[in-house]
Amino acid sequence: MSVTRERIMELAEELILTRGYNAFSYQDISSELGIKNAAIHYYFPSKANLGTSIIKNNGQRFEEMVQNMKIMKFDEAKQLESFLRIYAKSNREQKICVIGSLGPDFNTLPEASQAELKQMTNRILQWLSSILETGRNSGIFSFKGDSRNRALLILSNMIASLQLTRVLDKTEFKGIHQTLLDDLKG
Amino acid sequence: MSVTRERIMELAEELILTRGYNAFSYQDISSELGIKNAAIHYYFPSKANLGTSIIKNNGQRFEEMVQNMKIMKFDEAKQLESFLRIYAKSNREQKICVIGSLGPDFNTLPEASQAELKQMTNRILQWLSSILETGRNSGIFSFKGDSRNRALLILSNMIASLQLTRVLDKTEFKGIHQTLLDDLKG
DNA sequence: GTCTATACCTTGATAGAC
DNA sequence: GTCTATCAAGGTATAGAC
Repeated sequence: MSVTRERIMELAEELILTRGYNAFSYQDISSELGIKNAAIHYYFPSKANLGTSIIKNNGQRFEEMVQNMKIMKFDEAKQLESFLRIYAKSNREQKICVIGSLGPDFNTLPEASQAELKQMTNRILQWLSSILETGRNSGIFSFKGDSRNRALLILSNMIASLQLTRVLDKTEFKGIHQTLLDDLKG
Repeated sequence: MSVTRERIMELAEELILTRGYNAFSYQDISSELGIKNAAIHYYFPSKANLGTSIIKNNGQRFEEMVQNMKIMKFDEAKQLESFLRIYAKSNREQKICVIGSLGPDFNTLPEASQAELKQMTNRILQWLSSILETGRNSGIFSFKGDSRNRALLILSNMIASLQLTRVLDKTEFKGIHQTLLDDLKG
């Protein structure tokens, strides 16, 4: 995979997470790379293709993380912590997450991107539900209701707190994050 | 205030809540109204102005709701319920909320819109914190931690659950909503 | 006071040069 | 295989007609 291609993906992802899908253009990327906007079309024939590739890439990175945690034999608390750390990092970098950026724009996305985003979101929720369920059974977590709803609540909190700290103050994220963890202690 | 002006605001708000700020144009509105796009500029000289007006309008509707609940002497449980009902309605109409739509686009918004959105969000959080605090003191609610963080969690859940049900399924909203209320019962 | 004709710029994308 | 010249469509906004 060429270096140019990788840099395009990096930049495009950064633009999506800081300014949104409909606010960035091929020219934003090409001018940064010192090439013409049309050069991007060689690597990614359409914006739809570029967007979908970025979602796919994100999904893969999530799967890798899950695999790594399995190999390292992390318990459920540690797995959740690692997952939440992704969002803490995004917060420091003033980025929101892929779901939180593309979710609001969902109706304007090409079909392939919609499908990819749906799949990734479901995978994350499936994984999160499962560690919550297992963690509760082994006494690590304490919460009411079924684990799918709890996973939805936690994911919601992560998605929107990144968005809120953009409108409010970066430091508010920590309070949300901590309260959420305290709740799970029962 | 002219009828055309009101219809423009209605349509613009709907477009923002279904497609996002950077995905709608003056032409989307004008073609729906059967006039030329430039006619909108008579009522709203710039898109920045239109966007800011819509946020302002939303903030005013929130203040009116708060005032009404005061007059009706709603207790804290009823006030919270009314507030959450706004989001349930949005969910039925396949809309997200103003904060959830404009938050992700924050960095691309004109300064006046940013300021207005900040102010509105802070007002909502201030109000929500206060009814949570009062409600806990009078034994209606039960939760851990300080009320500001709890308000942030609840607002996060509402914002992101609307976005998530766009990616996932409309019915998932109800689970989130109910779990959140059950949690507050202690 | 209300709206149209029109300008000017940026967008995503194609065809073809090197 | 990699990139440039160029295009048609659509964006916001201004000047001025009714």
